[in-house]
Amino acid sequence: MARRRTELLTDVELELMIALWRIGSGSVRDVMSALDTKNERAYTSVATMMKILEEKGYASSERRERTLYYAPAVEKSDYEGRSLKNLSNALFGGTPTALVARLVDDGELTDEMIQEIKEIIETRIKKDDGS
Amino acid sequence: MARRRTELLTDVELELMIALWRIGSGSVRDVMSALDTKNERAYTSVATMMKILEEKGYASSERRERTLYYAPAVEKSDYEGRSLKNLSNALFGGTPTALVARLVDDGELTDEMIQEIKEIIETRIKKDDGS
DNA sequence: ACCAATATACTAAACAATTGGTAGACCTGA
DNA sequence: TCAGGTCTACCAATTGTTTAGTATATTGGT
Repeated sequence: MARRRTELLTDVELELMIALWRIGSGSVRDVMSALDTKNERAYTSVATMMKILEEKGYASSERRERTLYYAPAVEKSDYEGRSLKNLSNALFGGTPTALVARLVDDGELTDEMIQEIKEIIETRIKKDDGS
Repeated sequence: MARRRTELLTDVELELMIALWRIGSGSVRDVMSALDTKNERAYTSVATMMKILEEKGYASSERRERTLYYAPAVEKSDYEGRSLKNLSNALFGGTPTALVARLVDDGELTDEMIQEIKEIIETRIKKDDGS
């Protein structure tokens, strides 16, 4: 048979959604213009993908004078969370702690990044204390 | 046209690799037995996928008395790093800090997990001081 | 009225992913 | 030797993904 549709976005779908999140909302042509110069695509390709994204529930459309205007139906932060959870489940046994450990062990992070992360954590802990 | 094969693993490929990482190495039947009860597959399906994984460079095989024994050609930790970098680039503008921020903001983490992450960070900072 | 520009709908083509069957080789026990 | 089991290699069917062309409608300008 074949694979089932994943609830997560494919690479190209994600590119289009990122463009849509960036501009907030817009026509097919607007989304097309908002793409990276790296990933230019034909107008009709973008139109097809936007329709699919709507079918998948990631975008909504509204017609105004002949033109369809698309808007995200899912918040970017929401999708970020879904992606992280998916990765955490698939690869880190569902423990986000292991995920962070891998990130920190990977040698890709500068000292500034580590400091920044530390502050993020501490801020979060303080917020908990306060409430 | 179509998309090119992704360098990252698909869902099913990942399941098989996780089984293979778990057992270290083994025959097709061994990998098959190591799968979650959730994801049982026909022997021939596993055999096909193992061959593909070898083509992709994720596994190597060695023949001993008629049977192919597969072993990972990529460390799990290495793949974890690749996945994280991919996600960070695709969705978080290449800044892992934003990734951690989303994780922490997501309300999915218990206080214990937050504490644990804090310790991971602090350990890493101490190690830097020492060297 | 006609032409050019633009927008959407429909559709095809090419390739990836997934599943598992079939055939043939080979070994082992009766 | 023959039946049964196991193993690999090859292959087919199905569905998802990606790209983009073609058809058609509509609008605005001249």
